[in-house]
Order: sequence, then C-alpha cells, then structure tokens
Amino acid sequence: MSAKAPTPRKRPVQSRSKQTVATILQATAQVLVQRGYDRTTTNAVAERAGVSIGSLYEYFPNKEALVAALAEAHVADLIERVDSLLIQAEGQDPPTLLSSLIQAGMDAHRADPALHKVLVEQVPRIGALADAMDVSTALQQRIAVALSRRNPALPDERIRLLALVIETCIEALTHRAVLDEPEWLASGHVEREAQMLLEPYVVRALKC
Amino acid sequence: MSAKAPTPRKRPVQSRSKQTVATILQATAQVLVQRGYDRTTTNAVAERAGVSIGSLYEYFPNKEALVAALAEAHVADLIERVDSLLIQAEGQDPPTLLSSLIQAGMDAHRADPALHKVLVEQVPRIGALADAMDVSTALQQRIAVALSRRNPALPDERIRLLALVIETCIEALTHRAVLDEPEWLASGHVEREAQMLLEPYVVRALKC
Amino acid sequence: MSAKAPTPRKRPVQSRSKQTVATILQATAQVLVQRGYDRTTTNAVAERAGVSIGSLYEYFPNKEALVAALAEAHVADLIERVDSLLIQAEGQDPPTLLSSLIQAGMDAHRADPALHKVLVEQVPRIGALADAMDVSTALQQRIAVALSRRNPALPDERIRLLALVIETCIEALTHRAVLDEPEWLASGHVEREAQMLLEPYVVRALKC
Amino acid sequence: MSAKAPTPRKRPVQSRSKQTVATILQATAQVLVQRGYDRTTTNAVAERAGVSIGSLYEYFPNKEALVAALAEAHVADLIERVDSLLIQAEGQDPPTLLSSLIQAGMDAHRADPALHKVLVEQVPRIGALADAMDVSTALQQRIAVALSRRNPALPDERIRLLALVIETCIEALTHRAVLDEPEWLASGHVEREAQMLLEPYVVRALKC
DNA sequence: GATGAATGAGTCTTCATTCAT
DNA sequence: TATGAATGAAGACTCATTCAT
Repeated sequence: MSAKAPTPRKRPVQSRSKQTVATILQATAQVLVQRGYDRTTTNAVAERAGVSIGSLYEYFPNKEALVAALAEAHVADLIERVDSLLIQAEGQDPPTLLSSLIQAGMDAHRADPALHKVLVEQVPRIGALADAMDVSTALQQRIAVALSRRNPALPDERIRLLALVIETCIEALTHRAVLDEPEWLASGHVEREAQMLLEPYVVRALKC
Repeated sequence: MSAKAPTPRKRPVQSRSKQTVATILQATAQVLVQRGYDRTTTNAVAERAGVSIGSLYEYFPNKEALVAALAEAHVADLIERVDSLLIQAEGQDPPTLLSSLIQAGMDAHRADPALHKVLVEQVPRIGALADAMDVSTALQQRIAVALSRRNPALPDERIRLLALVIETCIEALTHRAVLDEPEWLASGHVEREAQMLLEPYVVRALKC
Repeated sequence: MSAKAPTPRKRPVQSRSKQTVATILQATAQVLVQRGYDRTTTNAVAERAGVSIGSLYEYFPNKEALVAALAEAHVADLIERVDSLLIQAEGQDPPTLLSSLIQAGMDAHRADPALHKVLVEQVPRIGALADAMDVSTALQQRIAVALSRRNPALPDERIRLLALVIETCIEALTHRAVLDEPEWLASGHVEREAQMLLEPYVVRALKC
Repeated sequence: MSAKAPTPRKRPVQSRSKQTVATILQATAQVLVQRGYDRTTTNAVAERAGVSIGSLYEYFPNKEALVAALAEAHVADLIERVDSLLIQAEGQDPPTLLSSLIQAGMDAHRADPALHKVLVEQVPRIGALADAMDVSTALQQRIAVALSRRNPALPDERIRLLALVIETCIEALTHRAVLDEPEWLASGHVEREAQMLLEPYVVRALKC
C-alpha cells in the first residue's frame, strides 16, 4: 500500500517458473474480483495460488508490481485485439474503420468484465499501476495512425485531438455499458449508438 | 474499509459543531490531494483540521464515511451547477441545450480538478463511496427530462439511451481533458469538439 | 478502564439531586444487563438516564465508582433482607435459623437475577469494586453472631470457620441455581437440598 | 470482547511454532496475574513473551481467544487431576470417593492460585471465555457417573442434583479458601470441614 | 448546576515484507 | 528455489474524562 523502491526481481526463464508466475497472476485476478483491491492481500494471493508467500515475492517485488503485472497483461490483451482488427480494417473506408474500433473496444471488455471492473473502479491509478493501466495512450496512437493514413493532409494536432475524442468516447461508452447496463451491451444497442454518434463526426473531420 | 456496523454518529446541530465538520471536510480534501486515498489517514486529517481524532470520529464513523461525505459535497456542487444551467437553457433549441450541458460539465470539473482527479482515480468505488460518487445517474435523469421536453413523442427507453450516451461522452471527455490534457481544456478545444460530436447526433435523434 | 485517583464528588443533598442519582443508577443497571460490563460506557449510561455526561460526572467521579455504587446498593439490599430474617429467627432453634438463612439468600438473589449475574460474572473484583461487592464478609459476621448465641462455648475460630462454610455454601448454591438452573430454584429443590446438606452439619457442630 | 468474525488462525504444526504458542500462553498468565484482565494488553503479552505482536496474532485472533486458550488449559489441567483421582477411587466407598473429590478440587486450585484468582475474579464470563472457564459442567458429569455407580437405582434427576450440590460446594469452599483464607487451606481445615459437611449428606442420599 | 462538544492516550489489529531453515 | 514463521510499522477506532459555555 506504500511506495518503496522495490528490489528488482528475476524474470522467469524456465518453464516451471513461467507456470508459477501464471498461476500467481490467475490467483491475483480471482482474489481481486472476490475481495476488491484493498482487501486483496499478498498472503491470500499466495494461498490461492498454492505457493508460499516467499515464492510470490521471488517473482514480484511487492503488491503493486503484482497487480501491475496483471493489469499489464489485461491491457496487452486488449491492445492485441485492437491491433488485429485494425490490420483487418486496413484500406477500408472510415465508417468501416470506426466500426472495427468500436467492435474491438466492446469485445475486449467482454473478455473478463468482472476483473475489468475491479481494475477500473478500485485499483488506485498511482505509480507503476498508473502506467500499467494506461491503455488509452496506446490506443490513441494507433487510432491516430489509422486516421492519418485516411487523410495525411490533416495537421498532427488535429489528428491527435480526433483520436482522443474517438478513443475516449468508445472507452467510456463501453465502460458504462459493461458496468451499468450489461443488457444494452449484449443486445448491441450501445454498439449501434456509438456508430451513429461517431460516424458523422469522423467522416466530416476527415474531409476538412 | 469494508462492511462494519458503525456506531451511528450525531448530526452537528450547534454552530460550533457545524464549523468543526466543515473544517474536517476541508482538511480531508487537502490531505486527499496531497497524499492520495490510501495514504490518507484519519489521524492526518484530524491533525490537519486542528481537531482531535476523537472529534473526527464524533461525526464520521470511519474513513470511508469521511471521504464519502466529501465526495457527496463535490457531486452535489456539480449537480447544482448543471441544474442552474439547465434552467437557463429552458426553452432553448437542442444545440443550445447541448452547449449548456457541455459548459456545465466542463465548468464543474474546473472547480477543483486536483480533488476531482483523486476522487476519480484513487478512491475505490465501493460501498458508501460508490453511491456518493455516482453523479452519472443523477445527470442522466436530468438530461432525459430535458430531451423529453424537446420531443415528447420519443419512447422512454430511447430517451434513456440518448441521455446515457450524451452524459457518458461529456463526462468522459471532460475527465480526459482534466486529467491528461489541461491545456486543451483551457483553450476550449475540447468544448468545441464535444459540440461538433454531439450536435448532429442529438439533432438527428430528436427528429425521429 | 483504569484506576486513577478520583476527585471526590459531592453527595447529593437536595431531593432533585437524589432523584438524578437514582435515575443514573437505574440506567447503569439497565445498560449493564444489556451490554455487559466492558461494553457499558459512561456515555451510554448518561444517555439512557436522560442526563448529560457532564451531570453524571457531577455525581460519580468515574466509571468504577458508578458501578460500585450500584453494587453497593444491590449488596445493601441483600444484607437488609438477611438482617430482617435473622431478627425474626431470633431465639429459634438451629434448623429454623438455618432455614431462614437459606431463605434469605435465595430471596435476595431472586430480586434481580440478571443484574446479579452481570455483577458476579463480569464486573472485575478490583479496587473499589471488590469492596462494594463483598457481601460475604458481612454475611459471615452476622451468621457468626447468630451461631455464637446458640452455643457461646464454641471458640471464636471455630465459629468463624462454621460461618464461612455455611455462608459459602448457601451463596454458591444460590448462584449456581440462579445462573444455571433457574427451574430448580423456582421449584424449591435447591432450597430443600441446602437444608438437607447443612442441617446435620450445623446441628452437630453446635453440640460440640 | 464482543462478537467479531475473527480471521481463522493457523494451528501451530512445526515445533518452532508450538514453542511460540507455549511461550505466549506463559506470558499471558504472567501479565494477567500482574496487571489483571482489563489492563492486560496484547502488546504487553507479546513483549513479555519476546515475540512480535504479529506472531501473537498469527495464533490468536484476539485478546479474548488468547485468555480463553489459557483458561482452557487451566481447566483441562484441573479436570485431568480430578479424573486421575476418580480412577484411583474406583470401587471405594462413598466417603473415600468424596474425600478424593475434595482432595482433587483443593489440589487443583493450589497449582496456580494467583492465576486462578484472576481468572475467577476478573475475566468476564462472556462468549468464548464463558465456555473456556466452564469447569463445573464437566465436573458435575464425572461426579454424577461416580454416584450412579454407587447406587444405580437412583433416578437420573436426583443424581444430577446431588452432583450439582457436591460440585458447587467443593468448588465454592476451595475458592473461598484460596481467595480469602489461604492459611485454612494450607492447614487442611477447609478440607476436613468439607468432608464433615458432605459425608453425611452423600451417604444418606445414596441410601435412598 | 447543567450541558455536550471536544479531547487524546491507549488498544487492538492488519498485512506487506523479510529471512532462517 | 521453496517455505512459512516471524516481524513491526502503521492505522483505525473507542471511550473515560474534561471544561468552556
């Protein structure tokens, strides 16, 4: 719960170590979802993972690093999904691109919404955790690149602002749907609405 | 930080105790901004407020309630601003209404952005805190009413979905601006962009 | 919960003060029975009594004195009952005397068994409280006097030992009945048994 | 001291931790005798035991459980003594049986009278502590069995009442002697007196 | 006398982290 | 590498008691 200067720990190289790390991260996710961040203790995680608390600290220097690793994995997964959809959308027109982005955002959050909720609502965005959970910056960069390809004439700042607006709204709508209105997420209402909201905006912006 | 059965506390009635409560809440905000939620201790708050720890617990049963009271006040202030702008926008056309909403959101967050940032990023949305910080529901209801006046023919669910989209996007853009791009907030870029994004969407939706 | 050197407080002389003291003692008994000694707080007593905490401390220097006063009253009541029965038993033969003693003990404990139970089981016998709750010494003296009248030839130490045995057993049987077997108390079984136990013992002892 | 939901603690399995638990219990007894129950703090116990406060809480969830464990051990020791004497008294006549019971009671209390006094006079009979300190029930059962063997014809309720009277008186006389008149305990006076009191009663009761 | 807001020393208890085995 | 017993700093919270009004 505090911020020390953690001793750097070894990265797992052997497969057994990798397995241990994976087990610990799974346990972290489970305990996090069950108890919330504050009531998640490293001891509980170790017990759930079936490893000793000493072993846990062999791989993670402190609690923050533990949760950060989990958050990083979660974020990496999300980024990966977006990337793969962006590749498919290569060369498509702006509305289709947008649709892919929306799809990617929604899909990503459907993966483990309970974990996502805890990470968003309870994990303090501070220190290493802030960085680990910063998915927005990465997404905005990718969106900026995609937009820039559609209209290379647009000034850089304009592109960045557009990307910010698009990414912010998709993420926010997805979160709101996941957290508050799961049925609207499932029924595709939110998806459709996002498209209706963003399509005119993007199309017009790319024309200028 | 969890579900206790806290002793019910007395409500401040005399002016002396009202002053004490106000002082404690001010101190809470200061310590929260300075240290973050986790490192905020009730003892530190009491010390900062210049009252004894006992006095703090005279009025707040635990840390959670303390922060919740502060969050409630913050949220109430925001709601009040929106309400006053909505009254002014009474009878105006949709674009102007939208402009007022955006204005209200941005203004509200400009009031104490540092406190807002801590509340959003670090305070766990759990128990009493979750309720205290739920500004979205209240705002969506107000927006729904305003929209319904402009087009009473729209079905209720459609209105609610529209309100959700509008509120979510305004809040998200404001937050993103406050937290990540304060200069774009100051320069009015974000405001203009929000208007460009939402105006076509709202206008078209109200016509159906 | 500790032992300071309490400032001596004034004794109530006016009738209003006496009333207040009585009210406070009643409240003490109620809270004590409801919560047990440890969880009895002076604030709760004051609130229950309908007086301010300041007023309570006007009459009782500390928590210990408060409970001690209650215990003293309880004990005085018990002693009074025994005395009145002993006067009636004046001049009667030993079995009748014994019967009166047993009767007195049982009756006394039937008065407010719940309070009695708390005083016996939870109030720490320490400092002023130890004295306040020492009913045994007083009773043994009275019993010793009564026995001595029946057989003045018995040496003093023998008398004291007899009184100790008699008083101890009556008190213990009554307590056990009150606390564990109320139905045997109500049905008179314990009373009869005590008589059967003590009568031969007393009769024989007084003959030597 | 009330109804919490204490985290379940680990049972000591390794010899190292068994030693720790034993040390903590010893320290508890010492602090209890020195300071009394109220002024006994878990920190003081840990310090006296030479272990960290964390280690104490590793094995005992709270102060109540700590003292309860000690009381249990004390009571178990007492029961064991009675059992061993009862086995020796197997087949002996009632007066001898009675003598053994009295002997057992007195001996048991001679073991650590100071601790016994604190447990009896200051530890609140509440929650886990009430159970831990309930030696009477166990003793009465044993006495009932022994009596029943001497006269199987007696109805069960009669047996239980006899056992209650015998146990109550022996315990009370022993306590009184230990707490108030140690010299009469040492000289054997109390022992002799108890025999004189109970022998006629028991002999007569078993004949009916 | 009465009031009740304020006090703060003192406790219990947790849990991230270390280190002897 | 693994274990898990031990650590202890740190923090939440209570309640007997005081004293300004």
